[in-house]
This record gives sequence, C-alpha cells and structure tokens, in this order.
Amino acid sequence: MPHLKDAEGGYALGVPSLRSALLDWYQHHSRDLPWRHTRDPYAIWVSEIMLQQTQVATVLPYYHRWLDHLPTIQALAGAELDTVLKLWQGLGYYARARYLHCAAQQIMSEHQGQFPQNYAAVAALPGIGRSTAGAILSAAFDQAHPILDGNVKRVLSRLFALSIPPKQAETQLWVWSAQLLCPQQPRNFNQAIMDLGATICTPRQPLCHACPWQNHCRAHRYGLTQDIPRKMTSAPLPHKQIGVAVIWNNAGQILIDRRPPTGLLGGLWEFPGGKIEPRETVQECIRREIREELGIEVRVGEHLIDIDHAYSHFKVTLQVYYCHYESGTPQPLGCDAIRWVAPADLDQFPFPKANTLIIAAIRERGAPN
DNA sequence: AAGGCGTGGCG
DNA sequence: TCGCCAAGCCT
Repeated sequence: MPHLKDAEGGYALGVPSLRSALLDWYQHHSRDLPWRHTRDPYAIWVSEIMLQQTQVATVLPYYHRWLDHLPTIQALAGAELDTVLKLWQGLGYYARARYLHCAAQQIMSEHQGQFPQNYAAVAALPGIGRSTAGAILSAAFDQAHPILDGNVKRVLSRLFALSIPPKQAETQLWVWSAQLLCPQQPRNFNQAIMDLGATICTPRQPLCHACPWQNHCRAHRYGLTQDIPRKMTSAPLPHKQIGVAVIWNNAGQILIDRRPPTGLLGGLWEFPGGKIEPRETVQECIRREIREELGIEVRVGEHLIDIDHAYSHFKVTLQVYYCHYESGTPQPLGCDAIRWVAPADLDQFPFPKANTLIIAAIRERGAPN
C-alpha cells in the first residue's frame, strides 16, 4: 500500500517516505522519558494510564512515586484502594486509579499475575481502550497496533488537512494511523508520531520549519496549520454554589466523609456539604445537607474560606464554614463512609484538590474558640 | 452516542 | 480573570 488518500480522496501521500522521514527524525529528536528505559509492561501500563489527558511534565513525579510504592502488579493488586488513591491524589480523573487497581486484581486472577500480551486480553482490562492498548503493546512488545491520542489526532488532522473536528472523524483517523504505522518498527513509529505532536506539531505555533513531514503536510501547504484541527464549539460551564462544613467535636476532631465509589471524585474523602438551593442561605444549606448526608445536627459558626474551582464540566465556589457538632450519631446516608479525624491526620486520606486548600486553611486558622 | 470525568499551564 | 487544551475511557 504505497500511497494514502487524503480526506477528499484527491491527493496521494507516499507511505514509505513518510515512515522513513519520521523514523529518521526520531533518531535524533526523541524525548528522554523514563518509561522508554523499560520494557516492563506494568511500568509502561502505569505510564500510559497516567498520560491519558495529562501532560508528561505533570505525570513524571507521580510516575516515579507510584513505582517506588507499588513496583509490581502483585503489589498494586494487594494494596488498599485508599493507598492507591493517595498516590493518585492531584492527578485528576480518579477513575483511572480505580481501574488500575481493579485491572491488577484481574491480571492476578485471570492471567497468573502476568500482563497479557494479546490485544483482546489487554483491551478487555478496565481503563484500557483501543489507543492505550495499542500504546502498551507497541511500547512493551513492539507489536504493530496503531494509536490515536491527542497528538496523533492533531498531526494527522494537519497532514491530511482534515476539514472537520477530529471528534467527528475518529474512524478516518484510525485508518490513517493504522496505514501509516511502520510494521517493521511499530514501537519507534508510535513513539515518534507522539513526539512529533508534542514537540513540533503543537496545538499553537507549530514549528513547521523543523518538521520531517513539512513537505508532505496539506495544512502547511495551504497555510491552515492555525485552523486545523478544527475545534467544536462548547457551551459555557455552569457555576454552582456549594456550602461546605468543617465540623468540629469537643475532642478537637473533624468529620470527613468518603464519596461514593464511582462518579465525580469517586472514593475520595471530602468535607461534607452540598449545593445551595435557590432562596436558601449558606447556613441553611449546610444544616440541611449535614442532616441529609450524615443524620446529625450542627451549629454553623465562623466563615473559613471561599474556594473557586473548575472541574472538567462545571465550576464551583465552595463556601466553607466552621461548624460545631450538636447532636445525633453520624451515619453514612449520602456517602460511603465517615470518620472523625484529628487535624494532623488529615494528610493520611486522599482528598481532591479543592479540599486540600480547605485543609491548608484549617492549618492556618486552627481550632475554633 | 453524546456527556461525564480533574487538574495545571498557557496566552 | 478567563477559556482553552493536554498520551481517553466508560456508560
């Protein structure tokens, strides 16, 4: 298959020359990344999961710390979920950590503790989709499976001057990625095309003068690199007001709860609270939420801090108040678990980012009067 | 099959 | 301050 057609079917690109140009470029311009120094499928798997929707610089410290604490599939499978989430704290998209944990246990029971080497078995593991399966199998075992991450989508969209958003052309992009993939050097080719997207074919101000595919690239030829890939228009994010309670008891402890095991921030600990309803004061909201979620009565005291935070699909303002426990026995009505914790022990639990700011504010303010 | 799902860096 | 974007997957 010597040539590829672009989206309109009107042009042809020479596959052998594209492959060799990219592989030659990669020989001198590859990034030195820690997961490229190993063939251990576990380490490569961990890196690929961490790298989903997350940049290399963010992943690096998490990657090293993770492998220090959980160096093998067996270690991960035997760890507590709290330990796993604590190692993941701050990386976001926490389902990734839950899937890693679950998949490790699955590998222990179904694959004798050995990471599977065939595509169907790998893609069947939770958290591993088509692209991550291809990335792991090509990186660890040099198997010829295509990948399609954000880098590859952007590179191919420009190479072929794709006129619609990549989201609407997934099938076409997969075909291009598979047809371009070099069957003799799948590991190097997949790593190379990702490096090309990360260092040359960047989202803004691509460095076309240094690109091995400059003379093949339709977007560059037509002066469209700034306009491709085309982006979907998105609605503005809703903004919610949340009342949050830092509830103290007479022993100087604070009440925290663990969120339900799935969904937003699933399995993480937090300070209890909830959405402020229309025509409701923050204080009323907090008393109501604490009654509904924990079954206890509290007195709302001094204001601690307001925290603005943006999630992937909405924004929040957390209005945080010190509260005092008054009556009732705390029960996990709207959550997974609850605990009274000394302020010094809060660090032991996995909290989402916005809640770590609350912990810092508690440390500054100290206990209420 | 769209929408849910975090966080940090950038212009 | 704000919106956009980054090595996607699951339901």
